[in-house]
Amino acid sequence: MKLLPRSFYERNTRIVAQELIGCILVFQDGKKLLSGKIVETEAYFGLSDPASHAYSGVTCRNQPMFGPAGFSYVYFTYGNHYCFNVVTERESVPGAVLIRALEPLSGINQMRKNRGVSDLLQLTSGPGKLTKAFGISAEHSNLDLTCPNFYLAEGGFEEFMKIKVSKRIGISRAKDALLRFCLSGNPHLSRN
DNA sequence: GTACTGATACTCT
DNA sequence: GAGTATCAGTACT
Repeated sequence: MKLLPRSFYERNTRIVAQELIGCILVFQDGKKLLSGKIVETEAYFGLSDPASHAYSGVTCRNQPMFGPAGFSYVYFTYGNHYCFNVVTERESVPGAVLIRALEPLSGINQMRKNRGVSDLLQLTSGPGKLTKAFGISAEHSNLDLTCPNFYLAEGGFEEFMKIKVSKRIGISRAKDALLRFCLSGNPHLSRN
């Protein structure tokens, strides 16, 4: 598996969000190796995107979005859930891709344990679900995703033709922007 | 199958 | 104090 270099992330957020579909998220926590194929993402820009956390400037929370590309940005929402993002664009230009859903590949038993459910389709089919399945929380924010124990790897090109674009989910501003990408027909999506 | 609701705590105004 | 890039459970069709 080929680790994605920082240059992959230092591009337009929309392109990165689209090309992350089919890539593999790998997370090693001690001896446990967890991985999953990315089947759903959303792009968030900075000052030009009212739905983005970075829209009203840099704050304590969104600071990683303004940092260098290829870092993680994890935030807490709705009192219960974490969401995992990948920072894009060059340093000082805010941008991030929200990972909304995965297809579990390895460490499935560990994910079941973390989630407390056994149904494979329920493990990582949503942004809050996949962080819980992987054990990702605030302490995993602002980490370098080009290091060997927490990274993204290149996926297969055969997925390229099946990528579907739609509106973003769960936001109240700029709802109509077509910035959600997913693998059409994949059963692990958060919605169809 | 869809629709509604409460949980729950963090961030910014 | 208000709003939130969510989820699970319950009620209903």
